[in-house]
Formats: sequence, C-alpha cells, structure tokens
Amino acid sequence: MTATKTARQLAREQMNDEIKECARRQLGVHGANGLSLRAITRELGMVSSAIYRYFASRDELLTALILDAFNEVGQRAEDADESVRQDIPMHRWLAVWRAIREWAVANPHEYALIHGTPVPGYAAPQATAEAAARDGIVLVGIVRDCYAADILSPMEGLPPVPESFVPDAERLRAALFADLPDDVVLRSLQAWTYLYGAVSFELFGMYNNVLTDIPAVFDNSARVMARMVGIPGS
Amino acid sequence: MTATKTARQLAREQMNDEIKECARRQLGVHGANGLSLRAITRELGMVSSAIYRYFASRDELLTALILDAFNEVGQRAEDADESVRQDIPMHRWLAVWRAIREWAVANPHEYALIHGTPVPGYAAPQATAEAAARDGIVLVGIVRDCYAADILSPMEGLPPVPESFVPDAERLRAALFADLPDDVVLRSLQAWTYLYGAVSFELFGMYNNVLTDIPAVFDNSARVMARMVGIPGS
DNA sequence: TGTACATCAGTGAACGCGCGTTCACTGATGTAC
DNA sequence: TGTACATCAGTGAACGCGCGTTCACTGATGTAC
Repeated sequence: MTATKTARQLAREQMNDEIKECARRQLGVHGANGLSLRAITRELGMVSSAIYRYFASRDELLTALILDAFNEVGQRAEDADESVRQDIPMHRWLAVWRAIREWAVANPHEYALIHGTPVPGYAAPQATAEAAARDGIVLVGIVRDCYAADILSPMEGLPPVPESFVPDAERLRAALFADLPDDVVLRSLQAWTYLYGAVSFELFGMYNNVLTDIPAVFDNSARVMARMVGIPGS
Repeated sequence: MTATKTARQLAREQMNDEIKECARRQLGVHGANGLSLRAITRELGMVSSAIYRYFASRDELLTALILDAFNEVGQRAEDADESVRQDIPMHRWLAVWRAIREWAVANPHEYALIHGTPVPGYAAPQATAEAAARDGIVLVGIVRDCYAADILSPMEGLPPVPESFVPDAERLRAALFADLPDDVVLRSLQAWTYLYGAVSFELFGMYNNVLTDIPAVFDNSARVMARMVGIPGS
C-alpha cells in the first residue's frame, strides 16, 4: 500500500467522480426518483451494465450522493465559521446561515435530496447520520462559545420549556450541547428548524410572488433567531 | 339542469372519488413520482385505459390531488379557527397551528405533495394558487383581528425590517394583510415559514432521535412565534 | 308510454418506450516470480 | 528484465418488468319525440 497509485486506480477514481457528477446533473432534470443508471451510462458513453463496476445498485449510488451532499453543506458551514472573526458570534452565526442557504440555492437538487421528501423505499444507512450532523455541530458550537464566555442572553418572555422536553435536552447535551441549559437547547433546535424551513420555502417555490429580496429576509430571520437563542450583537 | 342526478352522474362522481382515494393510497407507497395510472386501474379492477374517462392524463390526476390537499388543510384551518372562542387570539392561533400539523401527520403523503420536493416536470396550474392560500388567510386573519382591536404588540428588540421588503409588504397588504404595518407583515411571514418548517422536519424524519414529544415542542414554537408576531396571551 | 337515437363508461389489444440487473465474454493493466 | 498469471473495466445480449397513452369496439344508460 504505497502512496503512488496505478493508472487503473486513478482511472477508477475519476470514473467514480464522473458518474456522480453525471448523476447530480440528472437529479436536476428528473428528480431523485427519476435517477436512471442507464441514462448515466448513456451520457458517459458506456454500456449500461458497466456502471455496476462502480456501484452495486441504484441505492448505493443514491447513498453516495446523499453522503456527498451532507458533507458538502457541512464543509461549507465549517469553512464559513472559520472564515470570520471568531470573537464576534453574530458574524459567525450569520456567516454559517448564509453559507448553508447559498449552498442550497446553488445546488437545489442535492438540497432536495437531503431535505426534501424522503425517497420512498430508500432507507438512508447509518453512515449518513454522522455527515448529516456537521452543520448542526457548527451552529451549536457558536452558541456554546457564547455560553462559555458568559455572553449568552436568551430572549425573555418566551414560553417555558415543556416538561417533556427535559429528557431530550439531557440526551442532546450528552451528544452535542455540552452544558447548555434546557431553554437554550430548545431555542437552538427551533432556530435550526427555522433555518431549513426558510431554505425549503425558498427552493420549493413558496416565496414566489411573495418575496423579492429573499436574502435580505433570510438575514433578518437569522438575526431574529440569534436574538431568540441569545447570541449577542446587533 | 335539475338537482336530481342520473344514475350515470352518481356513478361517475363515485368512481372519480374512488380513483382519487386509490391514488392517495398509492402516494404513500411509492411517492408522487411513482403514482401509476395502471396500478390504480388494476386495484379498481378496471382495464388500464378506462381511467381516461375520468382524467385526461396523469398530470390532471396529480393536479386534482394537489387541489384536494390544499383545500383539505385549508378547511381544517378554517374549522379550527371557528371552533374556538373568537375573543382569545392565542387560542385561535394555537388551534390553527395544531390543526395544520395534525392534518399533515394524519396525511403525510398528501402533505408531501404540497410541501415536499416539487414533482419534476410538473407545473401546478394557476387554479391551485387560490386553494393554497386558505391556511395563510386564516393565520393572517387572527393577526389582523388583534391589530384591529389594538391588542397586537410585536416583540421589541428584533432587527429592523429590511428596506427591500417594503415594496413586498405594500403588495401583500393589498392582497391580504390589509393595514398591518411592515414589521407585522414580515413577522407573520416568518411565523408561517416556521410553521411549515417544523411540520416538514417532523414528517421528513429530521426529529428522529432528537425529540420525543413533538406536539409539545410544536406548541411551544407556536407560542414563540405568536409572541414574535405580537399576539397577546400567555 | 314506447320507440329511435345519442351519449358515454368500460373493454381489449396494441404502440413504443425505459428501467435495473444478470451473465458470459474480451482485452488491457498490474503483479509475482 | 522477461514471462506467466491474476485482476478487473468495459462489452453486448438478454431477462422480465412496468409505464402512459391511443384506438376501434360493445353495450348499458339517458333523452327527445
């Protein structure tokens, strides 16, 4: 197992990428349900059975695409967080929200793959769960940093945390939320819900004939949610 | 054109309903993309071409299902609003939120049809737009009643309305929001976005292994959004 | 009230299409001695 | 360094399937006189 790769290995990796890229293009035209292995091989100038050298089945290809999508959006979120000044939490928060939205707008069909209607008959394997959590980890990280610096001030006057949420908060703390109090865990989840609700509304056309400057409203929503969670900054 | 219907007309209406009901059942198994006219006729014991006496094409059937779904959820929202005491806005607000969520949970596939990934290659005709607005009209109605009664107090300390939203607010006022101020129009849209974001997260499985008592968190969110918009009540 | 004609729900065969997956194969690339 | 063998990417034909839609038809239901 050396670092140098044989011509065969290189060709294989390249072909693998070409298949996925072609599949992504297909997603845009026919949606996830219409993803056709034959159409992919046709476009790549191969015989239809050749694709089975790379993916054992249609589901396996789908899984690879889903994994890529989760990782891409997760990577964008992480990059955005690191690209801004770490000492201004609101800047980090806005940067991450924008990065996620912008990725989705630029890749609507991959977005639909991970946040749209689940593909019937397809069950995502456990492997995707880890990749799916990356964006959430980034957002929670910002909240945690504020809490650790004692500058988190969740909005007052909001309804109290429901009792039935307490065990969930406990479990979520252990997994990701560290020592954040119940209400902050809840507000963070609500902000996360809003973020993807807004992106889905935009991409699925619900804002057609309603909003013209969607990015501006999205930014405003990001700030509203930041205020709710307690992230300081104008 | 009398009120009495011929046996033929009655049979036609009944068959029409049976086809749609069967189609709705199919949605659950294979999703909107997998809706098959042949499978429907098979289940109904007809020959495959017979369905063309009722729907001119697959798209026409889809449109009918979408229209039904919008009208059903709209009806539920209206009924819920009317079923509670009109003088307590928060009760109305909660009732409508719950009604919409409960309809969605009870009819996940019809929900996906109207709020999930758009079906590729299918463009909803204008006719659906009116039905699609019913739930929004109910929610805005509550806000308007509060404003008219001078008991609306939008949350303070939220980021100001973006300038680019002002023309949208103007247009939306003319269509539906009557004399509500810009910030209330914006907060209402954000609440509407949140509502469907939360329902979609629940139905599309994003809360799996995260929340156990989803209705409780949903209620909490409804109250948070009510507070943001300015609807009074604990 | 009875008859002649029009309407129209449902039939059955066919059209042309695309799909995922399998299998035995060829021939180029890579590896071990 | 050269040869024998193993690996494996890609071929081409085939399998069995389901799909939406058209078309000429049959026979029951409805309507006008």
